[in-house]
Amino acid sequence: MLNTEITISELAHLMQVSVHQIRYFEEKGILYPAYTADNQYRMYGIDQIYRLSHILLMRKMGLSVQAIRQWTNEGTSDRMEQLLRQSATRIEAEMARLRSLTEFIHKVLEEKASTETEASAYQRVQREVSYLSSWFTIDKETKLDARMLAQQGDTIPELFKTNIHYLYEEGGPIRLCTEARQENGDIVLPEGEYLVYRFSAKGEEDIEHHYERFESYAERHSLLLTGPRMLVEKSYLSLFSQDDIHYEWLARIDRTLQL
DNA sequence: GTTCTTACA
DNA sequence: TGTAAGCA
Repeated sequence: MLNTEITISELAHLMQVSVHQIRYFEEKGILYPAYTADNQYRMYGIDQIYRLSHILLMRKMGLSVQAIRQWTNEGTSDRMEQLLRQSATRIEAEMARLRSLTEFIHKVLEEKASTETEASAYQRVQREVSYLSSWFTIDKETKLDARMLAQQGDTIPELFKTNIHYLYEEGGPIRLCTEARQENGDIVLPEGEYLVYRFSAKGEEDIEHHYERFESYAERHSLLLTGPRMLVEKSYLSLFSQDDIHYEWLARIDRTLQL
């Protein structure tokens, strides 16, 4: 019987891969046809089918085409074991990355949901101790612009997932901070009860206006605020609207005045 | 009609 | 990795 071998498209169909990919494997030196016919067609036999199965399995398990070629040239079973372990480690790291990414998405969604269920924009909340990392300070009269951020030297790759805090310290300039873990934070927000006022605004005037409401709310409810007043830019709530920016005014409640 | 090579996004 | 052109 003539023609026990099959053409590239038959092999591709059989193995559920593209013709292109089979030629690619050849170019990379890991799969060659049984022979080339007179018309220059690549012809593949049973050995190539098994070989391609192995290649596809190794690719699925995360081995690069280059690693497959190198192992084919000079590979031991120990080496293959090592390659597979490395691959599993890489994949587990990727799973962890994806896990934390979905957790972050859920955190954003929860934050959105919680703002929508809150009856009042004002909340008294008990907070654990938390830490901020100073970024730089800015004069009260100066407006924040792109150049100032660029000139700070440090990059903030995770600017989008951290809430920027503007600390208004008594008499001093405004201090911009990012949320930090204890070890790299230089500002401690002590545990205690805080007054939180959520609002959204488009411009500076709005923010000041809301600050006045924040202070007058505290006064009306006989709350004595202490420590810096903090403006928190809720960066991921702002994801949900085109041109509003979501903020919180935040300050620690020292004590409640007796009437 | 199918495959081959080469080039390109 | 897919797509396309020009050939055999």
